[in-house]
Amino acid sequence: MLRLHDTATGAVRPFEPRDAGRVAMYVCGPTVYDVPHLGHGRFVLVFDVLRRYLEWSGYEVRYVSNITDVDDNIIQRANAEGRSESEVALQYEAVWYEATDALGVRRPDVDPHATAYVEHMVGLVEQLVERGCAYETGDGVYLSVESVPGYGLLARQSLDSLQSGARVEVDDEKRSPVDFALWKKVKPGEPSWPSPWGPGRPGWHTECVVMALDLLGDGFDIHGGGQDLAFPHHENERAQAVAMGRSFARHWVHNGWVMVGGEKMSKSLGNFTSLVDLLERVDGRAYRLLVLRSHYRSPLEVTPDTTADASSALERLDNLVRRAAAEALPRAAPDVGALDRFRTAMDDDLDTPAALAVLFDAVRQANSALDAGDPAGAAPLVATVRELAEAMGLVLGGDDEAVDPDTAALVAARDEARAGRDWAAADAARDELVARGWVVEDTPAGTRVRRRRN
RNA sequence: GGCGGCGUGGCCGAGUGGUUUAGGCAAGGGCCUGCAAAGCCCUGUACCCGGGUUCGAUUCCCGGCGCCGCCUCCA
Repeated sequence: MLRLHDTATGAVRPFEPRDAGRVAMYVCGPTVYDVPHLGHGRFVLVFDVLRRYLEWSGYEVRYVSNITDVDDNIIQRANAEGRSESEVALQYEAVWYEATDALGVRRPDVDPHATAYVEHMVGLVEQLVERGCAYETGDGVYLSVESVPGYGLLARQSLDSLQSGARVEVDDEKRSPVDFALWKKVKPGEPSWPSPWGPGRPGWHTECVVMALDLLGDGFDIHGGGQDLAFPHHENERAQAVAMGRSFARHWVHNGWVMVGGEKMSKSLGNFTSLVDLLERVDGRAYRLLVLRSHYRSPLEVTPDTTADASSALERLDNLVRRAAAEALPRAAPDVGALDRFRTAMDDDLDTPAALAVLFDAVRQANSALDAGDPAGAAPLVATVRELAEAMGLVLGGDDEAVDPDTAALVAARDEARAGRDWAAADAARDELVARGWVVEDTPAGTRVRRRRN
């Protein structure tokens, strides 16, 4: 039985889906105005792992994640670069998926775009106004948080303390500083859509309510995102649903941030590393492993040291799978005990570090069995490693880089020299291979090479 | 000011009121190897500080110190 932390209650509690055997989850996606950074990489991995684990556990999962393709930043960039908002959005959406693909993150079942939902959003705002929960001002339409019982649930603060601590600029027309825009009336140089309040565009917090309820229905199971979305974004989504008298997410899941030098990585601090840059130097699987190595709600420090560490650990996993592939092991089912330990760890609020410990234990045992010349003993352990890695989205073994003719010649030369016990020549060939970036290993079948990582 | 989180061995990072250990990376020793690499075995006596509860606390409670975050766009 999976237990998951729920931001709404601040506690880990049993996960009980709306419909038996099925999970409907919504994860807040990116605003596509720039390249994704490491923090984006972490959240897509965290929720990809949750999704995969739910499926591995037997649930049928419907996974929805939006693309915000209209917003201040996109408009600003489009104007600065003299092109249209949709051009900017399309470009960065392509970059987004290229990066998440490289991480091995499965694409959502549905990826709704805000611009395709504007009419729905206008409809929602109209209803909120009719219900007396929203009001029009000179520059837009706002939701009155006073009309929402329990506002502050996700912030885990009372409305009073939120109001007293509010840092938003005072706007005379707003009834409370915490009230937020549902609709923004058009300003010069901005894209707009028609509405009862004149041309304008939707506020950010409205798209996710509309799309989540439309695609997953009332009372869907999981709503996820980075911790910084809990307040105000998710709070405000929930406020709209509550104001409409509709039930919203049953379970709120938020992941911790990526840190750099002890500080939160964020666009506003300007201390972010682009995910695209990282993926040029580091295997996407190593980043997945790095993310898996800490609990999803803890902060995660990403440095050259921690990524190198993860790369080495990944190599250990790859090495076993390669080694096993070369030995033609009998078919075998995974070890039941290990699977149980894995399940226990993951069921405990997705304790992936503990789950990895189970995986690495199986790796060591499999290597031992292989060392002992016991393929029958190794087979179930190798099957376990494959099974668990796959459950967490890690594809092991790696694609062995094709060996070019020069390299093949060096390998052949080394084998010949070794056969003739000409160690000097053999070592010279090895040195040359290493200099060319290969890892050289002698096996009963002769010299084997593979690309060195990092 | 309000609210929340964190402080574990060289590094990363789980976890637990007490018998044997998380796990990974790095390091040292050993086995294997022509030498290596890969792999295996062994080693390091860790839990911010001060009180309290307890037969016993890293693990619960209180206080302190330090760090971080949210209350504004942000994954």
